[in-house]
Amino acid sequence: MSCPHTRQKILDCAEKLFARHGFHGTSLRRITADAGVNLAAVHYHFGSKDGLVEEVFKRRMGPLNEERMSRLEALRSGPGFDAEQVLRSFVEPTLRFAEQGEGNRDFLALIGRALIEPDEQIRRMFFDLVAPLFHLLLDLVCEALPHLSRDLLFWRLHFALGAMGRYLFLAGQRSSMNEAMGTVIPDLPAGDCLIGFIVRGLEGP
Amino acid sequence: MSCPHTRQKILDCAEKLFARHGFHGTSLRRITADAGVNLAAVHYHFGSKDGLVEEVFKRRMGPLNEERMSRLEALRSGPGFDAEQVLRSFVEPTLRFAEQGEGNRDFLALIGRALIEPDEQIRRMFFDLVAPLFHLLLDLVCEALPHLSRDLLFWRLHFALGAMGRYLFLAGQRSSMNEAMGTVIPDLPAGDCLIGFIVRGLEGP
DNA sequence: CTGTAATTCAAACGTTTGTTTAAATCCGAT
DNA sequence: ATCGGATTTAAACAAACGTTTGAATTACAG
Repeated sequence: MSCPHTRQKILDCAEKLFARHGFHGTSLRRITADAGVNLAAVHYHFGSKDGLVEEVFKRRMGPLNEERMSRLEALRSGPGFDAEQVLRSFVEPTLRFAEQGEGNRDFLALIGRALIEPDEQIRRMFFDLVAPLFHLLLDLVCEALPHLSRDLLFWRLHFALGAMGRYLFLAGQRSSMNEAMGTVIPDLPAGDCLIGFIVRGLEGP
Repeated sequence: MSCPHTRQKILDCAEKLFARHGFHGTSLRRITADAGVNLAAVHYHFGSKDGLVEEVFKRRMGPLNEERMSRLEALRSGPGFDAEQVLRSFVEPTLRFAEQGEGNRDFLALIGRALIEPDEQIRRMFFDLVAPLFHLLLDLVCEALPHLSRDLLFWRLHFALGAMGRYLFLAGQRSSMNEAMGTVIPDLPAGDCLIGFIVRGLEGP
């Protein structure tokens, strides 16, 4: 552990390539070549490709989830809250995270990917990582909108996740997409645009 | 072309497996084994794996897009319309499509996948297939909500796509997910729930 | 029945994949 | 300086992949 240089370079390159080309679409040889390290270094430091994937997730998901969790907990301990405050506590740290560096942005595009990951093991690992957060989120939304059933809010919350996932994905792919496709993705809207969309959808009869 | 039996069985199995495990995650050997046909039949009938993917899409996307298109065109030719009518013309055929058989449901989960497909060739092929529809959709939404800028509506429309994609994906994976994960996905909400979410989000200041 | 094209089949092709091995190298403590 | 654990390296591994081949089989028109 004296020289974290190799470890970190592998994680950085893997994160970027996973975000751009998916997990199955990225080979260890490509990762280690980009990182300028030996192929076997992956297995030495992470045990396997799945271990690398897991570490890529945990590295940034840890701090991000902690912040979202603490904001949600603070809300619950507070005097009262509405649905918008709940959603802001979840979405805002995510979007602010995206603005703090290219690495983070790649990582968020990665989350958008993980939401519908085909590989069962990877999806399971991701779900275990976010399940507590999602349950807390659903609980608070139910508390903020007590006149709506939990099943209904379950679905609306997933619609919200889908909308945010689309935002994260397009934001991550924007530069590479604009030059490849004819379609031009306009500038990113402020986070308020996304939050407004979600809140309006979540409330309502 | 006298015996479409093989062709169709390959398409059916490929559709189901692509929906469940993604494109890279599904091998031709698995497809042909499930279909009970020879491995080489894929290349005989479709030329390549990419050719098969393309045909799986076109088979159902053709009729579905035609219906959505004609409903949108009819709306444009009519006396007047609001945003909800525009979105209904797009979403309703999609959801009704999902209720007409397991094959269709698999296909819709597949669309949810294609929206963030890593492979550039496949994503390009899919985008070319839906680009005209998306542009028409955006035009009509702009016309229905003239007080909102096109860029803003571009993003809100993508949020809507993300929400619908999440619905399609979860609907397709529901049975296999409930038994695998601890999380239980409740019964599907009526399409009105999704449409309501989207419309509320799309309108607004 | 015969001959021709369409279709299926088993087998192998060359690549690429994740993974493993064992030797070589580096680095800090004695 | 030297030892020992940590790290890196080149090379090879078996397995799986998409693809190709050429012969075998089927289906159908003359």
